[in-house]
Amino acid sequence: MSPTVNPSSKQAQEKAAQAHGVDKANPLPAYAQLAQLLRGRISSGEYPPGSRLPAESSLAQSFGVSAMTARQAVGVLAEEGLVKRVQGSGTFVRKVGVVASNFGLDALGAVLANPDQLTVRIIKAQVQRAEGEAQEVLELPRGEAMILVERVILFEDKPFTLHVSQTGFDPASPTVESMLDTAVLTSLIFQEGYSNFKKGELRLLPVVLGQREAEMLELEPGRSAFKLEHLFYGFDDRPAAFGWFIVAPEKMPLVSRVGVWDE
Amino acid sequence: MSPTVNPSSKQAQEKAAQAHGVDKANPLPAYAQLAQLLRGRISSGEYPPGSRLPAESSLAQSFGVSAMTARQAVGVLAEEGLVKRVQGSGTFVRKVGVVASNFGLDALGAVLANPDQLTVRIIKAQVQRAEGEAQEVLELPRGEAMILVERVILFEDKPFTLHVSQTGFDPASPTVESMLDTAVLTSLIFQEGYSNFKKGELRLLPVVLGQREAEMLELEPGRSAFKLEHLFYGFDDRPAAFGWFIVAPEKMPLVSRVGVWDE
DNA sequence: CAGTGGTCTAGACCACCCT
DNA sequence: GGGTGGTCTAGACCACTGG
Repeated sequence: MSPTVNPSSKQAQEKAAQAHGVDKANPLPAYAQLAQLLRGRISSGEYPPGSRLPAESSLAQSFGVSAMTARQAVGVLAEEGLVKRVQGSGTFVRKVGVVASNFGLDALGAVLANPDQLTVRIIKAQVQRAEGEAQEVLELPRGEAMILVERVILFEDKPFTLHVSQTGFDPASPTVESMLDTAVLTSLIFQEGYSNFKKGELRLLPVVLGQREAEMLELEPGRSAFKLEHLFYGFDDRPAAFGWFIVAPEKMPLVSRVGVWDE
Repeated sequence: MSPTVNPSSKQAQEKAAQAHGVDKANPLPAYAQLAQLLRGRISSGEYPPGSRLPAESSLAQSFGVSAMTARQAVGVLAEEGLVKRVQGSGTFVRKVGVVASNFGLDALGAVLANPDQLTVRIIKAQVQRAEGEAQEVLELPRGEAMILVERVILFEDKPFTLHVSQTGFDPASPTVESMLDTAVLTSLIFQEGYSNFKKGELRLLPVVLGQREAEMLELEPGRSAFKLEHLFYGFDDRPAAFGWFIVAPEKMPLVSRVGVWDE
């Protein structure tokens, strides 16, 4: 007898499912269990790279779940880039490929997630005439007033990144004062609070540290670092803020894993 | 007009919703239509950053689709990082955030997708004793034989990237000969064909070009470039191939968009 | 407690691919 | 034509959140 006295209505065909691996008593959702099981078969070579997975309907029947659940399980692997769905043909195991990888800025976020250990040192905050790259990308008339702010963000009292930002000087816009606010920085990094921006574009570049930058970050001039450019647009779809972060690669490791990493 | 006797407090919204509702004659799937519609409301400020979206069940009713379809639509926006689901609470519009972004190597893939216009120039291919970083990450005994291959990949007859790779010298392994094969390179980049590797780890770094590297790539020494390190593991879970690509940032732009980019 | 997202079922029809 | 993934429905129960 089953010790479970759950008055739930349907538990008819659970036995077949349990025999094949999906355990409904397991708190892990069925689709995740099935995904892990498939991952194991790929990892072990049972489903070698390039081979076709059983059809979703077949998986559903084999493991005693509905087609939607099986589909969801395959969807997990597809999102991981482990398999590739081809309509009308099947789902195929991918090989390890470099282009499958994505580099995220989680490391940056992880550090900045501790506002207690962050200090912001304003290096420069001034109004100046628009010129050069900033004037161009912000679509400002040449010579128009523009705000420039340079800050060094310290993490645990050690320089972490140098942030340079430039915005047009429009007294009617809340951007002006907010650019001087340190809070806007962390809220820019995360997706919290309220935003003056509708969208943004980021560009990652390698740079060689100049004398001045190196000093502010307490690094050796001439060595390489990441430059993370950002251009944000307001809700009127006009460019509103342009700038960049300079970060040493040790502070912001960009790693990516591809293929089967079971553990 | 049919008399609506629904005593709901959101009548106005619902009518507007059905007016711009989901068109089943449209070849675009219903979930995509709904996602686009929600995207527009976020973009226009109707659902400002930080606000809560209508419940999925409410969306389903308003637009005359099933709950699963509405859920799928919200899922699209969630995957785009535009909204954030919070169980038991609701789905909230995110603000534009830097950490939401991911940098992909699509540009690299796009170039290498044309094998006709690719030439591979072998610079160096030799057996040498394992030492230094390669000996370490490949977990080889010090002094063990190791294969080193250096190639310059040319795209449209102009240097595109320098690739250095190192593998242990195991005559029983197919890796030995395949490392000298140019085909393995493109198959390593994409997820095509068969793979000797189970998984891989990639690391993106900024570097300063040395004299020799710069010459091979026909660039100025001392300028910055990307270094894409890779470490691949065989199906026995042991590190099998270590190396890196050197690419100029112009050849491999790493851009990322966050927020609402309707167009 | 009521409302929300998270999961799941057992069907269904379609567009597409391959033989 | 038969199999595959892609989409969709109309329900259901659960875990979690908040007042």
